[in-house]
Amino acid sequence: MTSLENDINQDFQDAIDVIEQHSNTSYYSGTNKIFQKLHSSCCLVTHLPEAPAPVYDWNDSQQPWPQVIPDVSMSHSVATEYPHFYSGLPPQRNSKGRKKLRLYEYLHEALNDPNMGDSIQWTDSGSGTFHFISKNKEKLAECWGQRKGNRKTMTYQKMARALRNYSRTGEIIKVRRKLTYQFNPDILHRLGSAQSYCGSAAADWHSWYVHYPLQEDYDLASSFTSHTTTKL
DNA sequence: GTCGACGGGAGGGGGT
DNA sequence: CACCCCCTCCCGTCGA
Repeated sequence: MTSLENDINQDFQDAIDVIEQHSNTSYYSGTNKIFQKLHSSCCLVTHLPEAPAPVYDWNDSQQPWPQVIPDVSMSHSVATEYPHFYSGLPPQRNSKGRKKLRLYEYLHEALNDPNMGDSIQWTDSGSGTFHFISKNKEKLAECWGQRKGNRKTMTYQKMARALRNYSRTGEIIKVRRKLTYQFNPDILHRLGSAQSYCGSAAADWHSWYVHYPLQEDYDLASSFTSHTTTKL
């Protein structure tokens, strides 16, 4: 155990202590679970949620902590230029046996982190529409790559490719506007039910599934285009 | 013509 | 160990 790891564990323990103090909901019970979450999500808590706590579905997709930051050691440029993306806390690694952080989860974290507003912003939080800031989109992508522990530098080009793959599953669809995407209301609801937009997101359920009743057999990307734009 | 954004498709790595 | 999922990566196309 290195001194760095000791520091990590101390940070985790401190966080757990605070969590327990604030905890009045069931899924905060059990420090082991919290510890696992903190480890497995490869994230560190920047600030602890105040009640009411987000209603994350831990059993399902094992979402990372709602308020988290990229945690791995960053390239000099990113860490220097975007210190608010990272706290002073040391990097973490995924422990085995945990699901990996998914891109849309990371993006949702970023969207709800005011410090990352210079990279990604809600276009319409009610409908789950968001857009990247052209100037800093590459930095966000680099953060994503670092978060995943990629050896090669992640670029917006590649991150956007992964985003476009979500069009097939319907988790995120491409809005026919540059740098703009939209969460599936279902995903949005699960990710951010404690956020202010949750009500309107839930309200969008109907319209979404009216548009996309059979995701498996439906070309979401093209259908969205046809429904939301007058001309391709 | 240039550059950024987008899409196809193959491959890799981790989880089950 | 095999299979599957989720990206990752490269490259070609499109549009401003």
